[in-house]
Amino acid sequence: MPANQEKEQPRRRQARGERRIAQLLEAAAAVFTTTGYTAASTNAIAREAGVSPGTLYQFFPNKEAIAIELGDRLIHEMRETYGEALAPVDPTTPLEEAVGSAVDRFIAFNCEHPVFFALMHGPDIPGRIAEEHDALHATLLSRIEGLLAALLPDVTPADLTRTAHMCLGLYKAGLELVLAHEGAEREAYVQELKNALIRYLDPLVGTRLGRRDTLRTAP
Amino acid sequence: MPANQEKEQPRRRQARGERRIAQLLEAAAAVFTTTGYTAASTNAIAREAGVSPGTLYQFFPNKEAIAIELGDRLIHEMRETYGEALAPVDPTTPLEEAVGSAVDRFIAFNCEHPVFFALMHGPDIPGRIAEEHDALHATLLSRIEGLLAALLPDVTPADLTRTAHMCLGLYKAGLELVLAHEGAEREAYVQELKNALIRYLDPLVGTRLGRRDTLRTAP
DNA sequence: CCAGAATGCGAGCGAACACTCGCGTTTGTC
DNA sequence: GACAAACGCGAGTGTTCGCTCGCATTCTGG
Repeated sequence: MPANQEKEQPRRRQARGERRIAQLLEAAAAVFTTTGYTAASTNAIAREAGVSPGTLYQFFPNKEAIAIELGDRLIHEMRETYGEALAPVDPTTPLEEAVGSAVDRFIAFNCEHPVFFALMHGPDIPGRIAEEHDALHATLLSRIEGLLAALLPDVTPADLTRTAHMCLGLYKAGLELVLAHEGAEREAYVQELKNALIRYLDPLVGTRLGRRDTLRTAP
Repeated sequence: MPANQEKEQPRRRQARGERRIAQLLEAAAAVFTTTGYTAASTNAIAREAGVSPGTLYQFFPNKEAIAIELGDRLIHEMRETYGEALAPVDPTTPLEEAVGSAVDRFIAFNCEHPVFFALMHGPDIPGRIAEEHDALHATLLSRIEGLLAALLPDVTPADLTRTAHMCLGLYKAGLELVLAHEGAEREAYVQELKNALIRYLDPLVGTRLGRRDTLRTAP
């Protein structure tokens, strides 16, 4: 016989419940963004949402589940909205354009969902979120690697992997600076991030036709 | 009359006490490195040092004081050993050399004291450490800015500040990757970090004599 | 309209943790 | 050797926080 029913049959939710869940996740996002995951107390999240602790636990079995659900939704939305940001690129596309559009998309997402950065880069995140982050990280790396492979045909795989890691790391550093500023200054940092990535990669694609001297203005 | 004695007259310590303090700080460094500041329990630190919680509190008034003392010693050693790493540079020095030696020094320090990274970049650090980190950060930024000012005479102050922030951010990103690898792969990441910084800065100093085409190998 | 399920509450439980206290041991000083 | 101070211990204290429980209220299907 079947040892057990579903591990958890999806509880029948009323519309009210769905609203509460959304409300709680929004509150959790706010609290996580300002205080980080571990420092955020479930009571604080419930208070932020204007409900009692008991109500919170009506919808989430524990604190980790809140972060997981939030992370799931964010990653889902990210994949859906920006999944193609790193799609294989026509090798004739200028490097500036490829880097610029990818950076713009990811920066836009992170600016719209600041909790994403807090959840993914906090040192105190629960195991499950870390797994998701690692999965996303790996996905991004392989995408970048594929993209670079098309641009840099004569580079060893190990160098390719390392370069991809560098690109992601440099992006992350730039993202932090971008999120720390606003308005015109933020835009300036976005541009600097693009510059850093382009200049880092440009010498590697130097053998391609028409790619010389893109960095220097003509004399 | 003097309102009070010294806020705290330095307690008379025996040699044994000094040894215990060093031992406790070493244990704290280990625990902070592996678990971060907030997740590290004072009992765990005491256990790691092989003493009782009461003994720990014989020498430190609270958990924060442990991190502060550790941070103080690290920053002191850093200033002493590597304070000149960013000293003003002869403008004729090749950019590669200036960047290379600065990166080498800071990387070496961080590899020798991995707890430094954990303490300074954790999101959960106590206020006092954050202040020290900010002070160090500001010092580094102004040093970098001064160094860049010598290399890039015709750049506005705002751009200079932004560029300095970018350099520090890029360094931090590279440091993380360097610390995440070992042996030959670590060395390769050090080189990539240098490349990224040099290539980022090189176009800005393009007008200087003899600084053209340092990035590309001759045809 | 009514039984049962879903929702909502908030006092309170248990564990973890920073920190203390009383007392015994070691060390420096005269 | 005696006295005081520094050292060392570990059970204990107060608090915070994740989470529960019993009960009241609101919704939904028949």
